[in-house]
Amino acid sequence: MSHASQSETIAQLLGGADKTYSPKELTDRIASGKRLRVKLGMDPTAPDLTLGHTVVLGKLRQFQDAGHQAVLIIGDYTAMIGDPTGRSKARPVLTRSQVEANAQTYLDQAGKVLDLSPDKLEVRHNSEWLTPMSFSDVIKLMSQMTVARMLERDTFAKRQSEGKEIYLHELLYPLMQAHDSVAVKADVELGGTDQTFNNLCGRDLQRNAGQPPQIVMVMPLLVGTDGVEKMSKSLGNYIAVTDTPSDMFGKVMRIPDELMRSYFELLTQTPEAEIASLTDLGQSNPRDTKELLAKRIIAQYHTGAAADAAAAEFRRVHGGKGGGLPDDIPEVAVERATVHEGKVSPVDLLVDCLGEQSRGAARRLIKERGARLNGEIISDEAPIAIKTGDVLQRGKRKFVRLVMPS
RNA sequence: GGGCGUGUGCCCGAGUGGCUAAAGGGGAUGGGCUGUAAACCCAUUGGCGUAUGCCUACACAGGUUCGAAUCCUGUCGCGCCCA
Repeated sequence: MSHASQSETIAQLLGGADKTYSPKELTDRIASGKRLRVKLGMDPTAPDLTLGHTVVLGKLRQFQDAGHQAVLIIGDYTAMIGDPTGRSKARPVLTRSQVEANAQTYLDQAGKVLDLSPDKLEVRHNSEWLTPMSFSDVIKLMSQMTVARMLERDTFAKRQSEGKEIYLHELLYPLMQAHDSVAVKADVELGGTDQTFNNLCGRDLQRNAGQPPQIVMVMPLLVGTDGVEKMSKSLGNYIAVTDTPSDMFGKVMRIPDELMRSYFELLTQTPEAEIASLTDLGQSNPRDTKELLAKRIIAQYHTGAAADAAAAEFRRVHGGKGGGLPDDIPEVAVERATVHEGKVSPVDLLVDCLGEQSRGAARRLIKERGARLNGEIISDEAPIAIKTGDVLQRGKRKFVRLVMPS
């Protein structure tokens, strides 16, 4: 590799990170010509990856493309124990088979971003080295960290000051993760900014173990579709990599305008100059910009054609005055018992076929003029005539095609 | 082990005896508007064949009262302090 292109590569690898500890160490280690072992850990606690995960996966991919070795750690051990406090609710304790299933799914989904070829990706499970540890091994691990230092960690400090509980085993988490770095002899560890402390712990443990401390690179957290919290499954503000093109499109269109820039930066390959002009209100219409963003994201996980189709569908259904129908409308069988001489009470229909929570909710919906049959507002609760093929609609985005009982 | 607190609807959080199905906020849903499912504005947000009615609900179990989320007792959970 020529000197010029090497410094270019280094610049690219350093780019986009929120912080790198430290850039110089990374530069030096790359310059040494070593093929770096770049570690990324993921706990398979939920079945799907979100676009939030792809930010750091994308960075790992860059290292792969630069010829380095990606080491993906599946946190099957920590996932099985389960974090009882998490953010707010207890996480369900996962069984071995659930964890394995999730891990496989993760791997499949990560493949949309990573290069899965065996010479470029090493997949390890941390149960491999955590399971055989004895209690004295654990004590040895714990003796490498002080309470004060551990409590510095912002999430612990915050909970402490808010009078919220901190379980002892939670204090072990950073150590377990740090130990992973020792076990795989990581040169670099990637993570989100919320992982900073854990990742830096890895440096300490490696130093104690006589290894060169890993370089820590933390990526910005992707803000979720609500525009406030980080994207996460449990907060419901996520876009999953497995979402259909239609869902992805709708969800991207729903993000607050202010989020467009960071989404372009973290989720697409769009050059900075283009992002600047796209997000300049004087030059671009935000709606069109958002549409472009949605298309680019979808193209990465589906196809360009699917992205275009999703855009067209969205315009047809929601654009202008709306009124168009989506491409795929699920069919729902009408309950025979509710039909009398071809007519049915709209309240029953909404509850049975559109999943309204209660009859009261269905009545409210009618009162609010949010229920339609074939585009016509259902204005009262009087029985209405229906036939197979009729489209029942709730609000602007929920559609169902009715099938009469035979 | 002891003392003092605390436990409210999806979440946060008011509420110390009737006017409380329970303020306010968030979220969610519907509508308006629009450049989109952005922003902003309005409305709705326990259930019931629709009712000046009934049922369920303020950790749980009892009790006091004509009447309790509100008072008392016990249980459980959580927090802080002391040991």
